[in-house]
Amino acid sequence: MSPNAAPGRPGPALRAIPEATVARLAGYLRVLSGSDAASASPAGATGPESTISSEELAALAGVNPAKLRKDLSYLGSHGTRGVGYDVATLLDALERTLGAHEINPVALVGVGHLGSALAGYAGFPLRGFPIRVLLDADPAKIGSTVAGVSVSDIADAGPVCRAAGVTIGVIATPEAAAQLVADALVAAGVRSILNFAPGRLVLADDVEVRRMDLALELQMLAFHESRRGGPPAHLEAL
Amino acid sequence: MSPNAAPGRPGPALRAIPEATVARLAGYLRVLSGSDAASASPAGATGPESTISSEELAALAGVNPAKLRKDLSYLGSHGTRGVGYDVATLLDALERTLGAHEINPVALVGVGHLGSALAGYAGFPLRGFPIRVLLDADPAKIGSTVAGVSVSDIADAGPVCRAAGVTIGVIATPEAAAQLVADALVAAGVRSILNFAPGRLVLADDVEVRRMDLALELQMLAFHESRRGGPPAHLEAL
DNA sequence: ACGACTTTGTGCCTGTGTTCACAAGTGGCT
DNA sequence: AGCCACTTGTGAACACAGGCACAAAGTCGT
Repeated sequence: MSPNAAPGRPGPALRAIPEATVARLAGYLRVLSGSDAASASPAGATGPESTISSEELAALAGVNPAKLRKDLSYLGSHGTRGVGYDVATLLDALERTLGAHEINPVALVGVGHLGSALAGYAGFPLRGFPIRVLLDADPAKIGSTVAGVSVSDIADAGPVCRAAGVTIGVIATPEAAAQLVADALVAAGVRSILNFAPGRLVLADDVEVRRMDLALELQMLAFHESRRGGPPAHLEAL
Repeated sequence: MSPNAAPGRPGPALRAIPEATVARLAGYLRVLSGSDAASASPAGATGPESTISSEELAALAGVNPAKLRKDLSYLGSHGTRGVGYDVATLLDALERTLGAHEINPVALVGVGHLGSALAGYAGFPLRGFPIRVLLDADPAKIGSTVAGVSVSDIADAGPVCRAAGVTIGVIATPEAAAQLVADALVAAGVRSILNFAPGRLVLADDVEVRRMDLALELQMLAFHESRRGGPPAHLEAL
């Protein structure tokens, strides 16, 4: 069986985008929506016709130009040969493909230090991910308001998430609670989870989980650190 | 030129471990050090001779047994055929390879909401990454104490980091400050950086940077969400 | 002491992602 | 109008990670 398209519908021209490419596409989207492309216009007239070449965008995103072009080719997006990509068109294609043109309400579980910090992070709502639901198991926290959202009981996850139209869940609980919370989120209809708790979640295959394991990242840094040859150049000289 | 070993020394038997393998090795280390392997002993006597088979450990870590064996083979570690891996030996080999047997002091820059939450996270010191230095640019924060560590001026990064023997830096500042902070850390001798700020850091090639881009991860989830066929199963049924 | 069973270590193959290099298409200039 | 410079899109080679399957090696039972 070919690994293309979903079983249900043939899919028009969606050539199964590789995971690594999706990650970079999100990066391109940020770069483009951040700096509003005032580059190509020669006289300084920032007309609506601003374009960007694969080389320019690749430099901004820190990737290989060829890779960038191949990534964009997955969108079926057409740049203009000899000119580059029309920024507005490209932005639209990226947003459409990434699902960034619509709002994705988020439920955040675990209103501890990390959870509160995440709830207050302005970057989320700005990028289309407003945190509409806060959940916790601690009775002392339930009912309180954090970052303008009142904290609900995790036991009420189902109705609360459904009412808010939540599609994405973020787990910021201690490790011990993560699996239970994940199960509760899935039961509430959430099928995409961003997990800050260490450890591995076992969930149904159609649930998309992404891990943010802080200690694991540090350990990878430590590995490279310990590999640089033992003696750290400047440090141990002291 | 072969991409093996550092230019200086030939390296004894270090077969350039792939990045993906390192990430999994860290996972094995956590699984092993978490559950103290009370498995193989039949009568319940948790003697010092406890072993674990690749199949058991693979199940715990959620990976393929063959992949696990291949990963462990990079350590040059010897399991015993017909028996499995001696847990103590394996733990030692993992810690040695990952640099986890020694303490890696960490400097954290940006004592905002996220930075404070990270500073208070107990998982870091427990896994060998004590946050010994806190840095910020805000005069109102400099001098205050967070999680038992007093906040220093980012301008003093050099001497403070050197005095504490910091090898790893964590950036938890707004995006605008991230590049400047990263430069300051590198100038202070830090060559491994964990970056929570969105955007790309441009640094010398010998500086190892790992990104923790929250919005990017959410966007990848949104992508998959928008791909599941438009109508979310349970949700829109309401 | 020998054979059967268990489990590691690894060679090979497959699929995926990255890079190169070039043909094709477009706009601008003369 | 025709040519030239420029840039995209993509085919093909390459590198890398993943997974199977089997031989080597060691233990346990008889």
